[in-house]
Amino acid sequence: MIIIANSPLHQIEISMNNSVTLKDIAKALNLSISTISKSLNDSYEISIDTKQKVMEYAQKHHYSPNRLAKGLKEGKSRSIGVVVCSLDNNVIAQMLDGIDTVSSDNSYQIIIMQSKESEKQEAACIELLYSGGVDGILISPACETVDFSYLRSLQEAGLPIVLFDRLSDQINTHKVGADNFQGAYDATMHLIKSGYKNIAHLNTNTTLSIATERLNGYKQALKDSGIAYRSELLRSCDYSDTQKLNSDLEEAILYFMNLTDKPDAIFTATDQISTRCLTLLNKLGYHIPNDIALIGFTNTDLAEALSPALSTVHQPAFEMGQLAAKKLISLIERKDQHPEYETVMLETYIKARASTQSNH
Amino acid sequence: MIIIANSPLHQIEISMNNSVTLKDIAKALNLSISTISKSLNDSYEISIDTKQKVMEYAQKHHYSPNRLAKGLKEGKSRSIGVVVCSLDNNVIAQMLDGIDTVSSDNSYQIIIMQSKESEKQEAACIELLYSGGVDGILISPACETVDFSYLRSLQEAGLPIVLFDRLSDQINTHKVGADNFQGAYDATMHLIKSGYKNIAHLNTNTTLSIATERLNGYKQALKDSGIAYRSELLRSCDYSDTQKLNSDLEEAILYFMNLTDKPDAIFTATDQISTRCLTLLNKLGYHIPNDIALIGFTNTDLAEALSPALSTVHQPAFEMGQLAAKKLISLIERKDQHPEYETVMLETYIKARASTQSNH
DNA sequence: TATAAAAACGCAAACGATTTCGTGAATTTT
DNA sequence: AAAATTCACGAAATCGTTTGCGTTTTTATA
Repeated sequence: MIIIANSPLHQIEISMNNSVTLKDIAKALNLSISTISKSLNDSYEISIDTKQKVMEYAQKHHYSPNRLAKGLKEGKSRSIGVVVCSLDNNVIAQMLDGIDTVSSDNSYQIIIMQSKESEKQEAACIELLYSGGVDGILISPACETVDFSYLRSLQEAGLPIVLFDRLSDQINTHKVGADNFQGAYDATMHLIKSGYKNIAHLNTNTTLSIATERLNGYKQALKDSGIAYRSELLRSCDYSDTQKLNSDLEEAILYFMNLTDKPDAIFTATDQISTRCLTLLNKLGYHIPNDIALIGFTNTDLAEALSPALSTVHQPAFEMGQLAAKKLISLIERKDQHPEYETVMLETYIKARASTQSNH
Repeated sequence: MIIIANSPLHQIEISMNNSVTLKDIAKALNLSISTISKSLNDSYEISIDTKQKVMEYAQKHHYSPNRLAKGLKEGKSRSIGVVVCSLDNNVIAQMLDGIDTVSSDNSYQIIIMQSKESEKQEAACIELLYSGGVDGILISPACETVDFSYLRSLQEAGLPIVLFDRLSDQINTHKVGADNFQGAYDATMHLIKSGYKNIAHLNTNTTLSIATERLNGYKQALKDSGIAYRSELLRSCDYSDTQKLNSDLEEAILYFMNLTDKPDAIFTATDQISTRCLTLLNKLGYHIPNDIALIGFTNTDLAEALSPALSTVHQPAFEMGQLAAKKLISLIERKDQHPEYETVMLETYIKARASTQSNH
């Protein structure tokens, strides 16, 4: 339902985009366009007197250079395209925040687009951004994406690209991610040191770097602790939509709990899986951590307010965004002519809380 | 700490923004630029043969029109500026999601900027967006903002503007918000019907519409239930930063709980206040809802996983974003010549959970 | 006092696209 | 067969900037 309250109507003057241009100032001050431009750009060619007059007039009339024209002329738009799978996700929001901070500081605008995990839509986003004249692209690929050739061709055409969060070997460029292997390793180790032996792992059914890295970290921790990896303790959930994820998760949990040698702890690989898993375990009547412990990747600051407080692997999302943006801008501005591409992995850290502290 | 792994270095060819232009195609096909342009725009002036040739060549060479040039020429950029206080907030993320959905469907790009609750920074954002040639602006004003004259002057200059979430009377345009009064009224009524009598209210110390509307809803519910409003049961917290908010909240809670006639329930006005209040009450050792019940505005889908499950007033954030974007686009495209500005308030709804179900 | 050198400014091209108008050639009409 | 259309295309202006270079005026140098 919609409640509508009409405000008193009021005719606005239709005076399309009246923004004042160089030409206007030139006419008003009886000077040439180039003189105005040079004045505003503080050129040595212009006398102080003239500059002052121009500046004054410009300020008084709210002159601001047309970015489109400027961008067209300079072949730059001072804007950065950002492609993420979704906006509605706390980790991503934090990354975007970091990206925006650095971009704003360097007077770049960011244009954000969502791939919604679709390879096709992602390609459409990239296409749009490219034709929109962005100076570079920051991308965290959709989980569907397997073909990076389009991105590569744009790169070869001179477009700076930086990958963040979700990385791929299919393209050679700067990459900024979290140290997912170590994070997963630490989480699993934390469980082991807390006395858990049968540790299950819930992951996504994707080929994303973050998925395999976390799986590998989990396996390595088991190995280093002399615990045999059991494939029945690994379940991969569909990430296509929330419904499917939920049902897959519920199925996985029931599967785990009905194993003869059932797990005493679960390590979950992503933000969504972690929080939903906790919700589901509660709903199904399992007691955390006594029936089963839980630790997972997530950045929500509600972790400690959850029932029970959730142990988490925290990713430096904001910092990832910042660093990725910095890398991209340096690429755009070619601070180094022949960049040696780097892959940077920022450290994660464990926040141990009640969900991994049973009294056994 | 940073872990750096160098990837095998690989020289990329420096071929600055090689994007193919009309001129390139014209040269290659030995035709004029205008013929190319008309062909691609499917003009009747061009023969089918020529069109076909041009199309083919364009596709083969990944031609895509330069948005800057097009925008400059047309005086439009097919982009929308969005100004919010912060990206890292679940309600806002949902609104942005809604905005993006509609914008994408209408092939508009969105440029998102953060005001960080600062009036100055907000003005800078608007300025940047305007000079960037956006076709319109969607804005949820910073809580600091009191002066809307700049925005008004842009509007008078012909820039379409739509307010969302946080509304203001200082500017006459389309506005899309939640029905905060009713939401607050319902929340308070829910508490009263659940048997609570001494209901406190925690709000922000701002002049935001959402703050006063929610306060008024709270007061009205008390009035309608024959409960006297007691000013000592209203505390306003500083919203400037998380630290301050937390300390203000803790102070407020302790103040409440030490009143001789202390409250048996709290109604919190914003997402942040609600979740932090729950965290703090737990931390301070109060039992929810037996010591004190809690209901608050927030959209987090973790509400039911909290300890205890939190009763909430849910805002249709996604829909607000959608509607606001629709309104803006219709304004941009002037579907109606003389718009009658509307204020639309979308319904909220109560999700009653454990935090308001004590056994008294 | 010539002459060279600054200083201050304007002209015009360029960025890439759209669009109006003009111009031949092909086609149709009388 | 002459006239009138229609067709297919090109030239050039335009959007708002920036910038190299030319031009004029003033100032400094020999």
